Amino acid sequence: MSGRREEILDAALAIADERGLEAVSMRALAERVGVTPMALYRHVKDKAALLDGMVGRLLSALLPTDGADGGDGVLSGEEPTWDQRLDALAHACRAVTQRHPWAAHLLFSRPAVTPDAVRAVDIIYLALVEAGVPESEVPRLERLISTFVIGFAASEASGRFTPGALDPRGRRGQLPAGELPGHSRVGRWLDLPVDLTAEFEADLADIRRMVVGAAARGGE
Amino acid sequence: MSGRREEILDAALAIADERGLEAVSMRALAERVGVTPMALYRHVKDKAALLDGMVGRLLSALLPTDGADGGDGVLSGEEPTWDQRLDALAHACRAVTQRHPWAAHLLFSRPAVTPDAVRAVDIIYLALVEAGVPESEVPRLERLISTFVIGFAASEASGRFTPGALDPRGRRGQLPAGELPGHSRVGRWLDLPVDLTAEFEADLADIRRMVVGAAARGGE
DNA sequence: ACCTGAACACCGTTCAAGT
DNA sequence: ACCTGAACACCGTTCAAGT
Repeated sequence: MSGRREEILDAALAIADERGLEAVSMRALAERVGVTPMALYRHVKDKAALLDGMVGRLLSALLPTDGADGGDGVLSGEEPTWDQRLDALAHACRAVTQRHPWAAHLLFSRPAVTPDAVRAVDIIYLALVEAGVPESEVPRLERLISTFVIGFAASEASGRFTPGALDPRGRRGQLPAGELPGHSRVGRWLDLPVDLTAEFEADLADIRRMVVGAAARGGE
Repeated sequence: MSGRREEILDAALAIADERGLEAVSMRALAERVGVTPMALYRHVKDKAALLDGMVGRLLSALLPTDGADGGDGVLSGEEPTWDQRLDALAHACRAVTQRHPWAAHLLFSRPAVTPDAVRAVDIIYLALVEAGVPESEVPRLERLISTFVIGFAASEASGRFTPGALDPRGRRGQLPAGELPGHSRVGRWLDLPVDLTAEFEADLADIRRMVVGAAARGGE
């Protein structure tokens, strides 16, 4: 209802995609929608509410569509297992922040209280219960997993994982090797380009093992 | 050298601590320092560079001070083990963002290329090597661990972990229970207040187990 | 070297007024 | 209901000028 609001939010998304989040001003948005800046306040309480609305719109794209494949290509001939559903959600999250890098930060700052965000949490709860995690541990593990997944997405989107993009020799150029024994030990592995898709997969595998471990330990 | 720059950065930290990050403007900072806004540009290239300088200043507080206890109270009678050093760094990171909630976000956005940031990464590298993690896996696990720790800190600082602060019934009030089978299953555990200190400890224990597992699996 | 004053091109938001 | 115009109190930054 009131498609006007969605129209405004989508215009804001478009500006952010094209020119970055800081280009999203009430004035620029108003111009794009073809209206005076003040008219926006009919449909959006605040600039903060505008940002909330923008992430809300993205989150709805993150959820598995009803009766479809869960978001990562596992067709629904058979029911996906708990780890497939977890993976699907994680990949959907990363896909969103790859398409909209500016959004990664907002996922951390804006509390996840929209209905779609709650639904995403619910999917993780169910997956963990099905994995055999004791119910008392489920909320903690949900927070751990979502924190890591959103953190990975935000790190990738902000370039935190690839500081070498600016300077090929990367980080350790600035300090004498003697002060960095860890870097010396790891040595050549630091010079390889990082395949973040493979790394994300390996991370999710580690998290899967962690969930299985928590289930195996049971109550204690 | 040029203590003037540090003086300016510290004034910026003070403003952020007192009135939030968005109160840190070149004009407000100039006034606090007792100078015209333009004078700041002698000591700081940009507003972006100012923010970088602010996190840089915080990061130096995060590192174990030379010859001291590693940051979390383990006295240096005996050398701390790898997991104690990891824990110390994690707790130091959380302590920083608890003292300076506005900083959590910057830790994600500003690439960690300052000497102090590199030193922190080096500590993690060394700890992982000592834990027996294969060297090819060390950089990935460092990124996984730092992503989680910074993510936890940022989530806590931004209130992502406590949406119930606004509405005691929290998140699921908005949706019919039938649509949230996961929440129903977990049930009463959702109504308890969250002890984030205990949760952080439990999370670090899980991460420790993950590191041990990676070491045990070895090359493959 | 270090600082200033004036100016430019922006912001979010309030408020009274229009239809 | 929905939109407008003018205004307020801000921004970051450039540029020429001062000492």
